[in-house]
Amino acid sequence: MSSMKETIKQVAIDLFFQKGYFATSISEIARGCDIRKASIYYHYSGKEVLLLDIMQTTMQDLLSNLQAGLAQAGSVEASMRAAVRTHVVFHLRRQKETFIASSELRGLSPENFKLIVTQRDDYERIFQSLIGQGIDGGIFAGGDIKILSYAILTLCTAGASWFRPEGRFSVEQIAEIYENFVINGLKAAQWSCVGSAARASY
Amino acid sequence: MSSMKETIKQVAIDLFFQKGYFATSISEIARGCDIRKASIYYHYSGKEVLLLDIMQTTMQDLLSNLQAGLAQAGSVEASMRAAVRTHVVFHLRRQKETFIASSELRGLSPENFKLIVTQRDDYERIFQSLIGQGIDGGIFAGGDIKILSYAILTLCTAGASWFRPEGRFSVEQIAEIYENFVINGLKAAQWSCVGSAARASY
DNA sequence: CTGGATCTACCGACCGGACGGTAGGTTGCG
DNA sequence: CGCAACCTACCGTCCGGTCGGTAGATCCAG
Repeated sequence: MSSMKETIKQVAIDLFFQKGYFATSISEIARGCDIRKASIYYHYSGKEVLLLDIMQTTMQDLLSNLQAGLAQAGSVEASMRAAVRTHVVFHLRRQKETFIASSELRGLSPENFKLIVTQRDDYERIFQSLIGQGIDGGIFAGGDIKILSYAILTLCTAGASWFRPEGRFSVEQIAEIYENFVINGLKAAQWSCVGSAARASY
Repeated sequence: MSSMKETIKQVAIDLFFQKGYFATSISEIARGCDIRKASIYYHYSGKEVLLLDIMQTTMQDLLSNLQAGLAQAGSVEASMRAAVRTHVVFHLRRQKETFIASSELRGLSPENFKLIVTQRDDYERIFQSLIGQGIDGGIFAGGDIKILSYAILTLCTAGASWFRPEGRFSVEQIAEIYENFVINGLKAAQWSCVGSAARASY
């Protein structure tokens, strides 16, 4: 890939993160690259293709990052810990891209939307499988696997929405906090919600 | 408030939630209300004012909802449980508005942005105070109060991003799941991250 | 080693259309 | 009548995208 194409991508990431996809114009991106608007179209055939490129790279890297993190883990608990840790670290280290990938899906056409969502679903399924294994093995308390996976993933993903690299805590420290939080949540006993909600008086 | 003004607001909520603030045009909102575009400006002086109105109502209701929920609670733990429960229930019941309020802040001018963020900060401070009381009283394990509050609030807020009213679980059931998850997380012992992260080998 | 052909990376000028917003007229109800 | 609530018609601006063109590097046949 030419260096200008990468520059465009990086500038777009910065601007999409800062102002949002729809609020960012091609002219602005071009200005950030010190070229004219028309030249963008030499490298990218349109605005949405640029967004798609950012998202696809992010999702691919996210998945291979998780696979690499899981490769070394032995037990189910270790796998779950590794999964949460790599997820959080990736989301904080590549904060802008992951934020875009999770908040600008509406900028995609139905076909491209499906492309990204499919990758996201594959990723989620790995977590769901781990949760299921943990419950079956008696390591984790029971509960609805999908609800659990949504809670865990949105919790960790949302870290990228408030994290400031110059803040008091390092990426690794936050990852450790989240790792313990999730594991404790999974191990706790009160996860079953069958019947109890019906008894409660809201 | 005239009924048409409320109609406009409701249609705007639906569209902002569905397509996003910048991707929604005034004409579309007007079409949804069966009036012409110019008539919108009789009720709202501009697009941003409409967004601001939605956000302010949401934030005010969110706060009074929390205060009402806390009024009956006795102990710190009961307060924390009530806070999480009311927060989740509000976010699921008024999913569209809370989603807008937390994802479209970039659509506001600096002054209006500050207005909403101030209300959000006040709200967060209630949670931080409860966490602090719990830690001081030995009910919760230690940890950084702000990080904890961010984690808890983003976790519960994100529920509104995947919740489907027609899904398998009711609002109350999900609220109960989240309530227990948060309390268990706060009570668990491994929250301190001083030193341990430095020892870990990531 | 030279000179035409081709390719890369960019440019200025332009287009149709949609946007937020405005001016001023009309309607109909109390 | 008077005013609230709505309308039609229009404005300037900016958007994503296209077009024809070009400087300069590269290539390759004679």
